[in-house]
Amino acid sequence: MLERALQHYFGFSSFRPGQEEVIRALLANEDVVALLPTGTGKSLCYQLTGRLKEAPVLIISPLLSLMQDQVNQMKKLGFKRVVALNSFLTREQFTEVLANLAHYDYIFVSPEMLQNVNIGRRLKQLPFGLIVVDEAHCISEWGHDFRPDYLRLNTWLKYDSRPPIVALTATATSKVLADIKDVLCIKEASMYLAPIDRKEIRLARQWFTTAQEKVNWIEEYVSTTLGPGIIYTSSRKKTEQLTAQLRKWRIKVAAYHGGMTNEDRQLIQEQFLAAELEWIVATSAFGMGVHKNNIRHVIHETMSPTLSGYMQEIGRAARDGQDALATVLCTEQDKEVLQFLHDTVPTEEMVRAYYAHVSLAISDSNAELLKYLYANYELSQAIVYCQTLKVEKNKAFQATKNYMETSKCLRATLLQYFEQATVPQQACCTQCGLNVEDYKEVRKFTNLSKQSLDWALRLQQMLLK
DNA sequence: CGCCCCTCCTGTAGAGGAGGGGCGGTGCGCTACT
Repeated sequence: MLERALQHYFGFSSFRPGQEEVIRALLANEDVVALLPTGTGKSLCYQLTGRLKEAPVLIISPLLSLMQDQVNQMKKLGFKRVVALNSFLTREQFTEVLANLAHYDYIFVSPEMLQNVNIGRRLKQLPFGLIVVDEAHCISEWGHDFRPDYLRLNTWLKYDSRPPIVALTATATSKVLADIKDVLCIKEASMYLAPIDRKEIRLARQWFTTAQEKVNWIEEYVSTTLGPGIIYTSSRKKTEQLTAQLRKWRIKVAAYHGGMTNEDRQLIQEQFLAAELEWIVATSAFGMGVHKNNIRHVIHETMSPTLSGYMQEIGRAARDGQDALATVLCTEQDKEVLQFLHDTVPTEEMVRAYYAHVSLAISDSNAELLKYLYANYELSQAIVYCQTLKVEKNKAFQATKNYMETSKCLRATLLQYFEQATVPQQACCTQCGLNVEDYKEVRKFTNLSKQSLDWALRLQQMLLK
């Protein structure tokens, strides 16, 4: 019966792992937390459930671009009454949509939008059959600092006629899963936890003494290796610098970071998907909602601050199931940088000053969190909150450091953080005898033999110096 | 950590060096200005 619906609406004859279980639980009006690997068709879970329940669906999504993308995809699939209620709409369009909310089967919003009292109230009046929290790890990863409106979902979701909720994510530690259930007021949840190991992604780690050596290594790697690939760095500036350097080698490469305009970001993403760009040099802003299945390399010029983040970023490779390489480049100095990027929790002094209305220089993200704490907690509770947060962040950072330093299997170390075991495999990682060269496809220059290619590259290198 | 920006200093005019200090990454929706 479910399969017939699947065939009817999507033209597929069978479900992917997890989909059917999630949909069945939702049809039985259970709340669901689903940890499904990327590329397993998470969106089908709510699209089909909505159809079968014949009730509208509310989808809470972290990014405007992601909403836009989903809306377009659904329209292509033949879903017509779909809308993203966000600031991309003009004032007139917004008013129009708001006046006709009952017309839509699928409504996408950001957590911030729900905090608008008028809109939040209007949405609660709709007879939703399902509420979806897409990329639900954002609750835990972003809610506690720079997007506290994720935590405020807690209040919004407390209403009598609340329909079942499904939280969807591809990455989650037990702490993240606990945060998700807590914030979404889910007491009894059906949990679907798929294994998160991606065997086809080979793990490599490489140590250097200076940052310059890393840059040289990347130049050598990218100029001789066929993409597509992503290079993650720790700052906007570095993405620009590295991009400029790689362009000297006539590599089709572009930078991507949060400081660029939406138009530029969208264009670069599209060019990468269309293979007009071979490599992207990016900050952590790049990746969510990028559906490119043949990414062969993910290089971390600087390690991600958390292993959850690292897992997300390398997980963008090898969606086609073919081999890919994920390489992290390390120097001793990186550990300091990472700690800074990670450790942004307000100090007790800052909390006290904020509660006493004493003005104090604080970062924007700290200001957001303090505002949230002030509205919801007593001073002493707020101090404890920040202390706990700091301890947790520190734990996460220690795990990252351990990944950089360990002499054990990288895959086992990574999966241990997610409390999952790994099955031993050949050429698993550089600690288990992986020969990186076996997984690189050499860039082929037409009209050039291997020998003349070497000469051409050497000559180019000399001229550039 | 390493970088970049700002200020101060010199010695009477202008630029450049030293040294202190702050910042680096993820995004939504507004609002008040050009």
